[in-house]
Amino acid sequence: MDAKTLCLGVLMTGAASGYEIRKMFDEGPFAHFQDVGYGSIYPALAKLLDEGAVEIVGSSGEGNRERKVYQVTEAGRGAFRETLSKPPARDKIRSDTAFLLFFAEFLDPDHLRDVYDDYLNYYRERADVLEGLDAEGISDGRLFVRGLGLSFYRALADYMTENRDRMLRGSAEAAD
Amino acid sequence: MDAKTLCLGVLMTGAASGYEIRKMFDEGPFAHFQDVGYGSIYPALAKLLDEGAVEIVGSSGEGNRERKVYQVTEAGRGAFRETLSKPPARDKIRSDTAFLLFFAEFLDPDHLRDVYDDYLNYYRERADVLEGLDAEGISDGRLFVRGLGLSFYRALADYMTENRDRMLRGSAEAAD
DNA sequence: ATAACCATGTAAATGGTTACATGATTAG
DNA sequence: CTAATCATGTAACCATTTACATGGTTAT
Repeated sequence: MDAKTLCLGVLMTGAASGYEIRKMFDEGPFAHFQDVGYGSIYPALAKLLDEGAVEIVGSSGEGNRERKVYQVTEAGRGAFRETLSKPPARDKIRSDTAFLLFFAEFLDPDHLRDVYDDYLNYYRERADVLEGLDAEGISDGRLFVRGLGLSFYRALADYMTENRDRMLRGSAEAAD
Repeated sequence: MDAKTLCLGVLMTGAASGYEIRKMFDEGPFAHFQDVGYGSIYPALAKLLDEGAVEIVGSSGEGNRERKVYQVTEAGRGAFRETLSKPPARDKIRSDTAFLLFFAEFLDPDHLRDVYDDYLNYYRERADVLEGLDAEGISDGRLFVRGLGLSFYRALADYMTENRDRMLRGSAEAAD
């Protein structure tokens, strides 16, 4: 999914600034299955504005540093529906940590433990954050995706908890 | 992880041609957490050869269409260990399907059902393929990563099976 | 015969990441 | 007063993806 569609999607849930859009992919409801940086968002927003898919509904601040709030237009809504009607691309998953763990035998035991625990804690934390997001009154789709992410994070965290001792034997201070 | 390291990693498990390396990321033991295409593999292999990290140990065929079998050199082994000693980048997960499902309310019910079932079947199939890969006598790391992928696929497939009816109500012929 | 698969490689296009540039406001 | 966070944007860089080019072998 390109940055333009991603921005459009966020704006379908309500007006927002570029900065707020980023937040949605960093900590918000999109955080566990998509990612975009500022370097993609601002040019995407400029293009969408150019195409008439979004409009600026409010701004504050002055000069070239003003905060701009974008809202999707009727044309933008149509374009978004059009994009969604096409079959989505396959999931892309890139886990450098899994690749590294594949070669556990070549690693220094201490480094292995650090990487392992960091990864485990990361997914535990992600699960907690997602669980903390309010689930009241959100749409079916949004609720579904929240649950999907939760199952995924929990499955990884549980598996890693169960297999920790086996993977880290040989490592100094394998216990917490 | 760049294409060079990925190729080096595969070659750590045994000599292979560019074509065979691709297969490992398409159907083999690396398939569920990394991806590289021919367009990345062949240039990466050329660079590794240039650096002396790999060498050609056998070839068949003639002219510019010969099959080349690469093997990692001692220098390549060192470079690979060096790379593994650095903390890995965070997992990158991009699911256009999850993004689409987030907006289920905007979708045509038939299209939603098609996308949903395609996604569910894809992960069921992935789980079956991984389960079918021989687990006898493989290294701890490899076994761990296989299990990790399996938990992940199963968690997704189970969640999607459980929530199918709720998500597809309103869709014509929601039952199989 | 014909399709599928084996097999390698290059070049253009696409698109994302990182670094840079700038500066206000808020919390400790 | 200092760090963090809010806030927008550009440009260089980097990497992957896709299309193209080529042609042999194996199975139906």
